Amino acid sequence: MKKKLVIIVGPTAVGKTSTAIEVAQKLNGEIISADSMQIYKHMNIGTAKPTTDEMQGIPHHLLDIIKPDEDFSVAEFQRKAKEIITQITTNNKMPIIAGGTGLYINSIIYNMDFTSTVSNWELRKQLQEEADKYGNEYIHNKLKDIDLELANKIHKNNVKRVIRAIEIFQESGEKIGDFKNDIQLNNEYDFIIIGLTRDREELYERINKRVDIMIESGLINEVEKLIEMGYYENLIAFKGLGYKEIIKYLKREYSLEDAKEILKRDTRRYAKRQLTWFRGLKDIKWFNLSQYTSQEKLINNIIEDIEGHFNIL
RNA sequence: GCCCAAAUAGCUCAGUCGGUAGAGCAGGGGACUGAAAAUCCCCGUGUCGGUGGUUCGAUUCCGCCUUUGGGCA
Repeated sequence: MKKKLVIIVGPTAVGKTSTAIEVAQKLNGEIISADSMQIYKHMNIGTAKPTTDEMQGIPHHLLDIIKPDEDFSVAEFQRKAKEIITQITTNNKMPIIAGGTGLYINSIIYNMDFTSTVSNWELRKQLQEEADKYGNEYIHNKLKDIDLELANKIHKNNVKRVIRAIEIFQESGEKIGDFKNDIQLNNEYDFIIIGLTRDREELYERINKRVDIMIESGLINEVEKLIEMGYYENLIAFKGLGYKEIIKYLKREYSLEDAKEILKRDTRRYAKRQLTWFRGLKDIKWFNLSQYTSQEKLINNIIEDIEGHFNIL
């Protein structure tokens, strides 16, 4: 029998956290965060991580699981999340995945097999150097020698993905998977995807406001503390929104006003990319929060949908 | 009240020696298989302030009007 699974996605600042918590309360559920930044310890304000208070006693998984200088990847997310889903299901509770990282969501709902592929940071670095030295075209041509068809699908300027494709081939002799063509639903789960959205204008207002609140709540201090702890700027964790901009402010590359404006803009763009990603999910059921005047009504509608889905099947 | 300047994309502005226009930013769309809050690709029609005139033709030249700057009273 397939495991039941509720998935809640949506762009940043749409209101995922509180909605997921309320849904969890009604369904006797536990939340699994699918967020590539909230996994880091000591990064709370900038990642808008829920506080213990906000969690309302609902267990949350995959928050604060690694230090900012530790490696993480989708593969690890997938492994951990699947384990946790099994656990929650065994306890007769409802697993609820909530988050904004599209790739993480896909790793659960599609059959993405990471078991045989590996990573080689040394090779990545070397290829990056080659790209810097001889140009993007040079390493793109390298990929063409390996697999012309694949190379044609990846734009030559997308160096990161070109490198990754070469890396996989050199390490495992396999080709990187093709998202579009060998897409296959994971049949371990009987899942329903709830997409949260808002009118664009309103979403952007919320983003702008949230950035102001983050600054007021001490985001700058949070970044300073991380630096004091010895974490430095080229870490992946510091590529997160809110961190990269504040670091530039601290280095006096931006004024505070600039940092805030740029952070707002980048967050808006991120939200847009998230929406693009989620639009592509099959059978996603959208809820436009701008059309709800009462949170209660929204939650009831979502619950109705979830119950309808599981009862019918 | 008088004189001068400006008025063009959501914003800042360029430009058309008269043939209805284009940059940056903002914004929009898309891609995505062990970094994904990352990385990458594509997208510019707007009563050229209003109204008369000159002209085959005006956003461009001329007059008047409106608004906004600046100067003189």
